[in-house]
Amino acid sequence: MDTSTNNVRVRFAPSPTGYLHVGGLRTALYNYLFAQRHQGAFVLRIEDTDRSRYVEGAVENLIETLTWAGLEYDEGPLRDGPFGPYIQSERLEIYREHANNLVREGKAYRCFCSSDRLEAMRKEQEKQKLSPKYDRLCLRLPPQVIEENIQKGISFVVRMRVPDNEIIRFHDIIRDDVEFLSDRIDDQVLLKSDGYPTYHLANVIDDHLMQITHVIRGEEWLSSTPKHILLYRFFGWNTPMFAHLPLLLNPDRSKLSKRQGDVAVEEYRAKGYLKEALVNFVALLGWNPGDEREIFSLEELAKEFSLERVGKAGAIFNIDKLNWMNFEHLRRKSDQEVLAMLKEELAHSRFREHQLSDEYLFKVIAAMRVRVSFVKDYLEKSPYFFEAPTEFDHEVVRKRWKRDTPAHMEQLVKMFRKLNKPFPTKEDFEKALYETLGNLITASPDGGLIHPTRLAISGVGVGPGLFDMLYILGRDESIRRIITAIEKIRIE
RNA sequence: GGCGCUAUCGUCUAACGGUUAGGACGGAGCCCUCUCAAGGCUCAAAUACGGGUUCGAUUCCCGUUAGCGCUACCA
Repeated sequence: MDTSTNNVRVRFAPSPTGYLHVGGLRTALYNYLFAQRHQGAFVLRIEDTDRSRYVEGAVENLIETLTWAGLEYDEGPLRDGPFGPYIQSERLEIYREHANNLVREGKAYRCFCSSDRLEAMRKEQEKQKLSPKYDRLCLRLPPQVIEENIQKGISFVVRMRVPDNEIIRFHDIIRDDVEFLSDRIDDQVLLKSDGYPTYHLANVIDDHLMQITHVIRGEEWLSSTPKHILLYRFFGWNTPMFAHLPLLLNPDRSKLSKRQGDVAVEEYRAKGYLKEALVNFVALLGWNPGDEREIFSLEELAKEFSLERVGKAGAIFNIDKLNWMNFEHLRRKSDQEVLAMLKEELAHSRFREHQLSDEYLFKVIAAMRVRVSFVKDYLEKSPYFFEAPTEFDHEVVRKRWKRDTPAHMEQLVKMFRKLNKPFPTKEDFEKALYETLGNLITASPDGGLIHPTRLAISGVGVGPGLFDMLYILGRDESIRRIITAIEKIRIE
């Protein structure tokens, strides 16, 4: 076993099924982090050996999403390295040749069995409560028959010949020593009848040829690892180190899947999750730094990450915590960064026609920062910064808009009109309001004016401090809105 | 069914034989306060079960249970 940790080379080897699964994102991330940490290479390899699952544009999308997440690969499609091509469908000759070598050496054999026979055999085995396993009918075929079959053009697969009665052991970085009895291992198909390799053959050959030192992949591969170990031995190659990651789970603890929420990274991206948050969140699903820090940038993760601190148990994808993380990462963004995102969001919203200066938007950002988890929350939670309210929350009207409120609002407007700047300070508004309040005999001391004013200018009862809102909207707009409110709000 | 993996608050997790079992999200409450947030403080909440080993087990071993994975010419 190769235990060298120098020249670390790892790979992320997804099959292009159309989108990047969040579990895949985590696998890719751990590989990336491990490579970064050891100044090694991170290879992207496309495992497209199942022609029936071909999806148009999937590879491009995968690369795009990986890049979005910040996981740049050192070698792979569109970034050739010394071990390409990195797309398995372009390496068919390599697999065929290796499979033939195995056949020649008696470590694999051709199997002409029809899928009908295989199916019947499995059914029978199931009936007898045996574990389904190829019965090796074709292993005993005389050479002449094999020749004849080939001549006749009968299609065949190549199966590996698993040795009898042997214990296959291997070390896993995360799970320590694991062992399997070879008798339980099926004579796995290595080369399909269409000439394509199966995953097992292709991944072993490629990992060797691409000089992969550490195979970091999902736990679903643990059971087939003994087959891979055997193949390395058949070829006379050293095995890489293995690390099988715990699975990501649905809330019901089954393997994370569609139907129970979003699994595509693209979906989260579309919903407005920050890549920083998503990456940080999945990093912590199975790994922790050993202390109580939780918020990490990709760079910080790369500095801290180690496979030794990866746990063994599956983890449920908890959306609440992801949302919180998005909030934490969003508030760490600079005003400039938020501004850019907010403008982008506005450009695709119903407010797109409005001309809003950067200066104005900076004020909105300052006021809303601690109240938003997503950039789109700026529009959803405070639309009144982008458009005057057209409706007034009934519940708030009922609670805050009393019989004498319109009269009070008139007084307030009068006072605001005396403000000599179009954009008075927060303090100016505050003074004006309290002066108005002082002139009113019936006003209650707290919020007698504040709440109805908030309702008048925003349409709702929640939001930043009233004087911040007035300051942002400015004198004239505030006055306009209050007058409109006086006209439109009817006591129910 | 067989084989394998796993098992600490609802969730993510810390503890690498000795802790009042810690933190975070979520929940509850209090403080702050013009509302909503944010922030501060507090509370509720876990070692699946049964055996060992040991002076002492969350921790090591065995079993049970449960969950998950694999069991394809899919990856």
